[in-house]
Amino acid sequence: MPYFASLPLNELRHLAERCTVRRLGRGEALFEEGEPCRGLLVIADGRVEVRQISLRGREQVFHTDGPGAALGEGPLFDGGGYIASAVALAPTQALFVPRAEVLQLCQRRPAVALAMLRTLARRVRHFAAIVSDLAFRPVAERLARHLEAAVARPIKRGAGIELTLTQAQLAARLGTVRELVARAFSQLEERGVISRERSRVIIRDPARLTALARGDEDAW
Amino acid sequence: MPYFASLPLNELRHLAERCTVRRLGRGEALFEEGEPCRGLLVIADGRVEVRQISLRGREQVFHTDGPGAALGEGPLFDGGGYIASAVALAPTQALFVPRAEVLQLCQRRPAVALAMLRTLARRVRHFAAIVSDLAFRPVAERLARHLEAAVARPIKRGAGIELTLTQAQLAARLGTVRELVARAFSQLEERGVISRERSRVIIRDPARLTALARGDEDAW
DNA sequence: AAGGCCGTGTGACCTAGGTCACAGAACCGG
DNA sequence: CCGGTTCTGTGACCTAGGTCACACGGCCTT
Repeated sequence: MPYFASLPLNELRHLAERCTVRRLGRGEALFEEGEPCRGLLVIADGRVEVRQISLRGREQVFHTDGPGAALGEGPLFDGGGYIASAVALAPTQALFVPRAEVLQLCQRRPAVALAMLRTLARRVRHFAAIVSDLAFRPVAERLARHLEAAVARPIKRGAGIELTLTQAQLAARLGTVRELVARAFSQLEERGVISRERSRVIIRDPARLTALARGDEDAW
Repeated sequence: MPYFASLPLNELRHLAERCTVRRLGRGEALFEEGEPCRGLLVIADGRVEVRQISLRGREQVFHTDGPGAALGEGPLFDGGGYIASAVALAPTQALFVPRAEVLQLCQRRPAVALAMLRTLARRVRHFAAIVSDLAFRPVAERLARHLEAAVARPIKRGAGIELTLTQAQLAARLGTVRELVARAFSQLEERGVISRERSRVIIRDPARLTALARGDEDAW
């Protein structure tokens, strides 16, 4: 766990004494948007999706995190309520570290504070990327970006991606609806950028894929 | 300046020796998206707009900051390039603090690290709000939100807002185009939520304004 | 094997958002 | 006070994105 990796044994022991464990089944919520934040949650095992739901019922996924990640640094440090809801995608165990404990630790151990600054910084970057996707890119390009990010580097012709998400889940990540994801897939396929068989996507034209992911509209 | 408010005089002196000053005229860039980040910028005076521009030429403003604010914490801590470009809206002076200096300070003075955690946390919250605006809200509601945020609390009938931005600038903040902002204004006016005279907006129906800002579509 | 429940593909439609063009108002510098 | 630039309002369009409905194919359970 990156935040606490730098700590000596006695600190860790101290910390462990003050943590509690929470176990969640698939679909259960770790916290809900708006709820006050009493501490930091560290995922020990499983997978959690952080997302908002609009009054109209649309869902926007902000990020998903697995073992080692922490959730809720935002509200922890600015004192507000949770920004979004977190639900388990699979059976999950999470450690709860009380707020005061985290704050003291940041005082006492600068390395911890720096580690948190780093992840918060990454989160800012990630959010900025979502904003520019939503503001600037058509959904087919967002899909291209997603595929490009999912494929192993270096990207070469014929490389395959195993889809782990349903189209509905993908849609919530891309900020759109299921049907448009289906059409975007067809579009990429028609133009020869990818091909598909069952839940596997094959990259046919890596150069064009990266161009589209960059937002280069000439690549169509 | 909140980050360094806690520092004793000798630390401040030490810091001051290592800072450099940058002066910018209106429209000049403090940094550009993608550029590597060598330190923290603290606005001493003026006003700076942080934004991205798409290949198609659309602009999305992430935030604007005035005296006392710092820019570039994101790239500073995660080591990447600048996430967006920053341009001066007015003649501006900014202090440049070299990266190593900031990092050492965070190690030495936990209060500095905590202050930065707080502002980074706020930034995350702010970005999340932009994402949900773009993903969920029609532009008239985004405008309602903007007005609601700009008016003095408690919001009462007849309260006035002096518009400091042109509609084009507003559009870039709301993630849309000038014409739609103009129409959104007319829409709010027709429905009796606001009225306008020159660059002044008067709140006619505060309850409805907040309802719209919340995204309650029944309020139309 | 049959029935159910996903997940997927697609056609028909609707609507918000965006583009283009232009006219009038406000504003500014000489 | 004039001539320009900048800002604003609006009508006519176009298009991406979103909704609805429905059919098809798996896959799991009974």
